[in-house]
Amino acid sequence: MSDPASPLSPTAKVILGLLRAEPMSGYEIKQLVDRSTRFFWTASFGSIYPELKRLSEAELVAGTEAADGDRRQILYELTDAGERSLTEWERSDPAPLELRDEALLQFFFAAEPELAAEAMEAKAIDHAAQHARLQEIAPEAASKERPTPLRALQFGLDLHEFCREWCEREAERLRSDADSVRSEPAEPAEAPKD
Amino acid sequence: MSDPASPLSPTAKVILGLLRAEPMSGYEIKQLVDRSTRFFWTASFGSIYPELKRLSEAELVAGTEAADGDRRQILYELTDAGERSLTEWERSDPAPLELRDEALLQFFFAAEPELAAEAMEAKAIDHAAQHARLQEIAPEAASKERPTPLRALQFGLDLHEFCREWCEREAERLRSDADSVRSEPAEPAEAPKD
DNA sequence: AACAACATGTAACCGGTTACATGATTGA
DNA sequence: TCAATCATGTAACCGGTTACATGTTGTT
Repeated sequence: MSDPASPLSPTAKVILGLLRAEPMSGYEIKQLVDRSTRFFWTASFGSIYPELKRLSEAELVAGTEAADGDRRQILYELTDAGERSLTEWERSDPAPLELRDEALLQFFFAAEPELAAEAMEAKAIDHAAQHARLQEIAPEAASKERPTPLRALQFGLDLHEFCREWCEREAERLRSDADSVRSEPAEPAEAPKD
Repeated sequence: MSDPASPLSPTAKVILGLLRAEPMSGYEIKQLVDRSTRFFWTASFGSIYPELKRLSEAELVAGTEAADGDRRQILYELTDAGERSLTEWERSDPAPLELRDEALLQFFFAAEPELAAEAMEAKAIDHAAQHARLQEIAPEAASKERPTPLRALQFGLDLHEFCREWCEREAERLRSDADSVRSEPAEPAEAPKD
């Protein structure tokens, strides 16, 4: 009902995408996001449950109470309209990549090489940590029938490795520059001015 | 006044950082953000002006109406408390890198190799475009006394080049896989089943 | 008995963008 | 004189997170 093609919210995109594979509850969606798209597309309970209700009202998904012997839960499945909406989004131009990189901002503003090196080292540690978390979920991605979840994960692994190496090289460069500055013009009394 | 060390908002971080170099108006801050930190740290007028007011009330910046022969504008400068607050943030652990990558989500969900390849191609185009925008602002970054703005820009250039190449390779792989599938088992009548 | 995990949902808050409103100045 | 740019600011909206509230089920 309502308006036929209001644009999908960020959370709607990941919900519909995951539901195409199989019906799921909100709780399962959250768990799956955390083990799959999390590193480039997050979603919290506080966004998933209300969005499921909206999608249900828009009839892009249909929820049925699964009151089997199991716990109470609502299993949502994609409707035909939901499938069409998902496909339409998939064929549309993607929004440009967005970054929010606090370590890089600290680096940008660093007043001394020492601080710049520290920012790069902190950033390298973050990339290493994110790489490790991706490694953990690799087995699950590899078990899927479709290849793209694993390839997306591989992109993440390669990306974080690239970033980690860049930052480590930069930190080393800054450290060695600082060393040579410290040892060369020891007495700046009559040091050459360039 | 108020509480002595409430954490800085994202917009506050970039404002204080930029003001350390020289006093500026909100308008100039916005322009400078667009020509420097934009690719990893955005800020809009709607966030800058209110934040300047808050920072002013917290006495981390001090604004003076510059009513010279010029246009009316408010020049903000960093106070000592602002400088301390900025330095404290710079030495703190950075928040992890955050990504929101719609093209990768489309790729992740792609039902066919054709769609996956299209997603990678769209992503490659985005990275090329962002790379080109960074190239444009390179001269300004190179003119700064401190080296880190140019190095941060170089990180951006290298990052987008890495991503563009990754996506192009992936798209080519998907296209050539599709070709071999199309030409090999032409008549699937008695084709070998694995 | 108590705790972890399952499961749904809401409320308060945060912090951003876009669009709007206003008006001065500069240059074509 | 008309448009672009300079310059500040607000309001409406969007969409997220965190914390809270509630209750069940399975495990130790």
